[in-house]
Amino acid sequence: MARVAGVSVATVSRALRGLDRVSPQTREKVLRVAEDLHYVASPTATSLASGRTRVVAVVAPFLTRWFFATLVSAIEKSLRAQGHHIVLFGLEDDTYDQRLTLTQNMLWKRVDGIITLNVPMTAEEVDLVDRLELPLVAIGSPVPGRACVRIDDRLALRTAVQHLADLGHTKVGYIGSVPDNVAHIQTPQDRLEAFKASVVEFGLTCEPAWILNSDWTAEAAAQDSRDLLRGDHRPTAIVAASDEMAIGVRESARRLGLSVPGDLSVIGIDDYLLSEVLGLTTVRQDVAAQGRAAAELLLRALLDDDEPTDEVVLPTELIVRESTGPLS
Amino acid sequence: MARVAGVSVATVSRALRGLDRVSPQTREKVLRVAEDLHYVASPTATSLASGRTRVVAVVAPFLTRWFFATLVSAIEKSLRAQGHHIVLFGLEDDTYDQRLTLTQNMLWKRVDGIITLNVPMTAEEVDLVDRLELPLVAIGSPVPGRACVRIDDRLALRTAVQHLADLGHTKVGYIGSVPDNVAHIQTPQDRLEAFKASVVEFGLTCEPAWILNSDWTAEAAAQDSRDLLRGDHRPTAIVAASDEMAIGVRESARRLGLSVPGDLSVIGIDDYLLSEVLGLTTVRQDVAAQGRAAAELLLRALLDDDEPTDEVVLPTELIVRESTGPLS
DNA sequence: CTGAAAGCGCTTACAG
DNA sequence: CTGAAAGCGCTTACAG
Repeated sequence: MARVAGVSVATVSRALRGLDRVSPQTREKVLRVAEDLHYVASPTATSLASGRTRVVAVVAPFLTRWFFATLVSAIEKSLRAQGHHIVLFGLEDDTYDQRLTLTQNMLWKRVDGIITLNVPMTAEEVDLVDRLELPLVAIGSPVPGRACVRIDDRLALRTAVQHLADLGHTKVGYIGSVPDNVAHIQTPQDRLEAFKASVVEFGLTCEPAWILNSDWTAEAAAQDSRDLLRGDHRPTAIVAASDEMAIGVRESARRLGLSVPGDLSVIGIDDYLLSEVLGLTTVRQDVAAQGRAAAELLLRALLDDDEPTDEVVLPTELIVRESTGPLS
Repeated sequence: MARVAGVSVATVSRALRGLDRVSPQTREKVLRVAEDLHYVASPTATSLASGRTRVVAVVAPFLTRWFFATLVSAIEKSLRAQGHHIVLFGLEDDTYDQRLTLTQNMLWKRVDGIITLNVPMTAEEVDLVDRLELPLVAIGSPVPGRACVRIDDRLALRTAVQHLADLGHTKVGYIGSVPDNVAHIQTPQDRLEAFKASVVEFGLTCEPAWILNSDWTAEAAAQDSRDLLRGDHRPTAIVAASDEMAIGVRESARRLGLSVPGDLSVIGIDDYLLSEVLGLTTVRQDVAAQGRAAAELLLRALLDDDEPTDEVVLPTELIVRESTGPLS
C-alpha cells in the first residue's frame, strides 16, 4: 500500500487517520490509492500498536428478553455511529439463581470499556474491572463508584399505586418479588419496597398473601397468580413489576372468568412492545433512551478520557389504557 | 511473564496453549506463574500473529424483535462455549425499505466468520465476503453457495392452512405480505406463495382483498386488519405470517366486537414468547435450535477449516390453542 | 511535511 | 524439549 502510493507507511497512517502534518496532495493521493486497493487498516494491528480496540463489552443477564434486546440495539447503534463495535456477553445460565461471571479473558485487551445491563456485579468482578482500568457505565443495577443510567423505580411504583388509588381501589396486590436466592438483583427489591411504601402512603391495604413471587415472565406470572385469583379473598387491583407479568396476570384472570378491569385492574411497568396493542395500562420507561444515554457516557470516557460518574435518571410516564378501571 | 517463570516467551506460548513438546514440569511451572500473575495473553497480539481473531460477526436486520434476539442469544452461548466471541451488527435503519450495508471495515481482520440472520445479501456484499474469504452461515434467507439453516416455510404454511381446512373453514385471509420496496426479503415471499398454493390445494377461497400487507409487528397488524374485519364480506379465518401479527389481528377483532375463535379463527407462525400465555394457535419453530445449528456449522468451518455448505432444515409443529375453532 | 526505526505482544519455523 | 529471531501490520516519537 505504501509502496504503490510511493510514500512511507508512516505517511499512509497519518493520511488515512486524518492527522495534520500531511500535505493536501499527499493525502489525496494516499486516499485514492487506498480506494483503488480496497485498503482498510487491520484493526488488530492498530489495536496492538495503539492500545485501544474501539470495542466495548455489553454484558446482560438475558439477551432474549425485550428489555435487554432493546437496550442492546440502542447501544449498538450509538456506538457504531462513533466507530465502535460491541461484543456481547449473555450471562444467563440454565438455572435461575446463578449466572456466569465476568472473567479477565473476556475483557483484557479485548475491549476499551463496559456497559452492564442490570447486572449486579460481585466484589470480584468490581475488582477485576478496577484492576483492568476499564471505564464502565451501568444501566439499572448500579455499580459502586461508576456512572449509572436508570429510571426512578420508587417513583414509577408510586405512580402505579397512585393511579389505582385514584380509581378508588383500596385492596391491592403485587407480583414480581423474587425468591431469596436471587435477592442480589436490585430492581425487584427496589420495586417491591417502593410498592409497599406507596401502599402505606395512599392508605391502601395489601395483605402479605397478595404479594407474589414470580420470575418476570408472562407465562410464570399467569401460573403464579392463579391461586390468588381463584380465591374470593383477593385484591381488586394488582401492580405487576413488569408488563410481561401484567399480561400473564390478566390472562390468568380471564381464564378464571374474571373481567379486566371489571373485576380486577392490572397495571404494569415498562410499556413493553405489545402493551399498546394489548391495551395494557402501564408506567412507561424509554428503554432505548437509556441505552443511548449509557453509550454516550461511555463514549465520553473513551474519547475524552475523562470518566464520568454521573447518575442519569430518565423520566417515566403513566399510560392509561384498558386494563385498569374504577372500583365497581 | 517469561522472565519470572525463567523460560523463553516461546515456551510460555506453547505451555499456555497446551501444545506438545513441552515437558510436564515446565508446563506446570508456567501455568502456576500465569495464575499468580493473573496473566492472560493479549488477544490482539495473538490475532495479529496468528491471523485468527476467534470472533464472529452476527448480522441481523433488527435486534429488538424476538426472533432475532432469540437467535443471537443461542449463537452467543454456543460460540462462547468454544472460546469464540461475537460482535453484533444491527442493520436496521429508520425507514423500513433500506438498511445499512456490510462493509469491509466491519469485517476485515476483525472476524473469522459470519452468521447472517435472515438478511438477504446484495451482490456487492456477497462479493465482499468472497473476497475476504470468510466462512458464512445463513439463517433464514439463504446466501448462494453458503450453508443455510432454516425451516420449511412452505410446509409451515401448508400446516396452518390445513388446520383451518380441517376445522371446516373455506374462506381464509392472510396477513404478512410485504410492499414491493422490500420484496427482496425472502421469508414474506415464500410464506405468501406457500399460502396461496395451499389454499388451492385444499380447495379454499381467498379473495385478493383478503391478503393484507403489514410490517410484521403486532401494532401494525392490528391497524392493517381493521378495515377488512369491519366489513361484512370477510373471511372466517386468517393466517398470519408471524405470531406477533396474529396477536395484532386478534386484538383488532376483539375491539370490533368479534369473538375469537367464534367469529374469526386466527393462526400464526413461530410460537412466540407470549403465544402460549395468550392462547394463540400457531405453527411452532424452534428458533434457538436454529441458532445453535448455525453456530455449529460455522465452528466446523473455523476449527476444521472445511466450510460446510449443508442446508439444515428444522422441523415445525402445529400447536393448537384457543385462537382457532371450528366454523360455526 | 515526511521518513526511518522502534515497539506493541504474541506465534512460528528453525536450530540445537 | 527449549530458545533466539523473524514477522504479523500498525502507531509513535524522533530526526530532518
